[in-house]
Amino acid sequence: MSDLLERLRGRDWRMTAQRRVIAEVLDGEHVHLTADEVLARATARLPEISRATVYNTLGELVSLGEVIEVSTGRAKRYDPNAHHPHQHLVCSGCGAIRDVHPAADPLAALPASERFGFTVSEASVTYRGLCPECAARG
Amino acid sequence: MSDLLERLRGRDWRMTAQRRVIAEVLDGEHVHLTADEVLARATARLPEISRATVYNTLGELVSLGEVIEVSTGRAKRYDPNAHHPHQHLVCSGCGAIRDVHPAADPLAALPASERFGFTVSEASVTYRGLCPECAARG
DNA sequence: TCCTACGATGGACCAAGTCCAAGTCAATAC
DNA sequence: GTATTGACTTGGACTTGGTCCATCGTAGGA
Repeated sequence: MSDLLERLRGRDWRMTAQRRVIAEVLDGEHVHLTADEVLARATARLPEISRATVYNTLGELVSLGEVIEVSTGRAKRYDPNAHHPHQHLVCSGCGAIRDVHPAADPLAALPASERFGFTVSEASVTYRGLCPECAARG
Repeated sequence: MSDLLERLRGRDWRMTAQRRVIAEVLDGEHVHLTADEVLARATARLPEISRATVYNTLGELVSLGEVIEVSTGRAKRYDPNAHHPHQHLVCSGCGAIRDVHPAADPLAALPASERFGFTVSEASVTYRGLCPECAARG
């Protein structure tokens, strides 16, 4: 069953058919959908759902901390795997995305002298390269 | 004088008034302009310059490796400081950007077991937090 | 079951970026 | 200095990704 949906039940989040469908679409381990992809999949289950609702709900899930916003290309992608920290590896050829786990916390690599008085709270790393298929294809 | 312009002379790059102006606008140490900002500044010096030219030229500078594309927010920003590797620290309040230098090479932090057969060539890190002014403002 | 405030709708709107056919001009050759 | 030509520039239409807003619908409490 939907982990995300489960967690949302625990909060005082008004549950509607639309929100349920969006949460279901987003559920899983290696999901990195764009808003348009979410809309397409949600529409398959609930044809009257509107684009604005998808954007609203995604925005809300992001501010609840249940979903992470990833911008690797043109459109933002939404990653429901928010409960365990990770980074992203992106293929420059086909755009495929994998969740990866660096050996060291990237935040720790930034010395105080390089923080310029900022209160630094987050570091996001995007690794880029070619996936095996794209590398083979030349 | 313009470092960037200097380097471009060395290549067989057809020099036009438009390209010169764009290169001059982009020159400097901590420059992170959007395409629109580049257009605005270029227009001040060369009123007839067109938007398409700015985009074309920026794209070309990026593929020549003379300028780095940074996407920290809505619009892409262009950073001419391409000759020394660095990462970016962004204020979540006001959007200010600083070049920063982590202690360790971020690429080295990704173990082979987390590369999934990819040929990884690049790692870009975005640190986020509040700058002193935004932190003070609450 | 009724109320009401919160959520959903869709269509207009906006910002960033791309594309294209036609005109212009930098660099080379003479 | 002039002619040539292919690369560069132009502006306006178009696309994509996203936001806004007035209105309607409905989840959930009394």
